Parts: sequence; structure tokens; C-alpha cells
Amino acid sequence: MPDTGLDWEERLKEYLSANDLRLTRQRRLIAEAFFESEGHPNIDELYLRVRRRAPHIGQATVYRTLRLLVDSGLAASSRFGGAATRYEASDDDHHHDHMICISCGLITEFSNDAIERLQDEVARAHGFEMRSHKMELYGLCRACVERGPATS
Amino acid sequence: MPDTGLDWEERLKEYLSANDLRLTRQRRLIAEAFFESEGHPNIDELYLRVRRRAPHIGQATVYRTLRLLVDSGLAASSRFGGAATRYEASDDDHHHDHMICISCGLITEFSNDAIERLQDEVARAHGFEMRSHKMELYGLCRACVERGPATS
DNA sequence: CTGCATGCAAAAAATTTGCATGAGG
DNA sequence: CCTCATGCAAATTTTTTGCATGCAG
Repeated sequence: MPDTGLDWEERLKEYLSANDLRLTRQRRLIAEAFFESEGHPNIDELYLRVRRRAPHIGQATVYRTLRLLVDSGLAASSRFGGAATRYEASDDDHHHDHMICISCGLITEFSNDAIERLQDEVARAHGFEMRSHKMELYGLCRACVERGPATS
Repeated sequence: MPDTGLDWEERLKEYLSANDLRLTRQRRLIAEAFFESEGHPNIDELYLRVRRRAPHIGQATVYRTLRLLVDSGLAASSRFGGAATRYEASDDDHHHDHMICISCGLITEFSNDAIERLQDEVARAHGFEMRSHKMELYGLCRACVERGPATS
């Protein structure tokens, strides 16, 4: 795996040309901001980040571009709790799920092949053709547990 | 199990009095409509249903009451895909998850103890104190698979 | 050049909140 | 009676859309 994690640009170009779409300055900037981001940014965070470099960009363009990234398979979206949609780069070969701390908001990723297999099995048993899935564990992260039943 | 599934009223009363809240006509009506409902109603559906019996009721009251039901543990909420929040009666002794058909919207429930156990295990391994979890499989239900790759 | 993309603002959709009035306990 | 609850409408929040103009190919 010689990859440094920077081939999203290639993949994006492929998707765009395959669909008669254009690689614009703002699409590149937004994608850049997205793939540079740690964690699970939401539209607001990406918008602010992109704006620093391109003050003229519109929020709608960020929404439109993130939808495009999701459609192309380069990004995945999730909504944790009731908050705004968050995005992350999708890793085709290794799906992962999330643990969300209900106290501090920390989002931790994990993956478990045994669970994945069981999910496939359950789906198959129902004649269901699974395309994707999503699993979220809510609770207290280690730090918040140790900090004890904090006064809210 | 002699229960006919009608003790929600008791449980609701308990929760209310324990929290200095009142059992109003509209709270009873909304809870009734909710527990009568099949499947996974959203606010709009509940609002329309309650309105038939109490034309004067406000949508905000439905929102407020459903939040109350969730807080009391009598109901659980989920957001499937990007749609409006849906609610269901919570079954304390048997958690279940959902399969959502991306073609026809059918929501099927399932539960799998092995998965639940693995979830606990994963959480524990991360020092995470799990309080609740949520798992959704997206894909095509049996009927939609059989119907074949419909022309959208 | 030609059509897709952008920016801006307005529109939608979902949910929450403020406030005067109503009604449980 | 006294407070909490309700109805209504306005406010919020998140996301989408319409349209004139811009720019990639």
C-alpha cells in the first residue's frame, strides 16, 4: 500500500468525468478541506474552513458538493443524535461503526467483522438485499466514566 | 404474560406524578393515538390521527408529548435515512433493530442476541459504558428484490 | 460557445419557543 | 388557586431550490 491517502483527487475526477460534471475550483477546495479534516465535520465546519481560503464561496455549494462526494462514494454521512449531518471519508475496504459519548460528544470508530457477518446473515434470512448499514453505540466514553458522575 | 399491552397508562401516570407533571386530556389522547398506531409513526401522522378526535390540538403539543414519552422511556425515536423522526413503543425486555427498504420504505424489525452480545463486548473493550444503541440495515426488501430492478 | 456550477437569497421542512390563556390537582 | 400545559404563531435550525451570472471543457 504505497498510497499516502491522496488519491481522492483521481477518484473524484473519474467520477466527475464519468457523469459529465465539472471539476471546479470550489469543488476542489471543498473536497480538499474535507479530506484534510480530522474526525467527522459537519457542513458548518467545512464551510468555515473553506471560507478562509475562498471567502466568496456559498454554503449551498458546500451542501451540493458534499452530496456529490457521498454520491460518488468518496464520503459517507451520518446523523448522530439529533444534530446536523456529519461527514467522513469512506474507506471502501473497511467499514466501521461509531460509538458516541452522550456526555462529551466524542466519536470513536470501531469495526467488528463478526458483527458484520451476523448482519449479512440476518439480512439474508429475511430475503433482504443489504446495501449499507449503520450502527451506533451511545453511552459514556472511558474518560467520562472515569471522571465519574460529573455534575452535569 | 397476562398483559394485553394496555398498561402504558399506568406507567405514564407514574412518570408524570413522579415528576410533578399533569395528565391532561391531550396527553392521554396523544399517547393513545401513539400506542394504537402500527409501525413507526412520525409526528405528522400522529398529529393527523389525534386531530380527528380532538380538532383543536396543536402540533407543538404532539412534539412536546412525544418528547415526554421518550423521556419517560415509553417510546423510542429513530431517524431513518434523512426523513422526519419516527417513534415506536419501547419494549424494555427486548431491544430490536431495523431494516429499511431503500426502494419502498418498508421498515422491518429484527433482533439478534449474538449481535447484542458482541456490541457489549466491543463497548467494554473500549472502556465505553453503553447506554443504548441503534443499528439500521439499508437495502432492498424481499418484495422489491423479487420485483426486480424496477424502472425506478 | 454551451451547459453545468455558483452565489445569493428566498423557500422548505422539521422542530422549538414565547406568551397569554386554560385547566389539572 | 396556583402552577403547569396548551394553542397559536413566530422563531430556529438545517437543508434545498430558483435564477441570473460565471466559468470549465
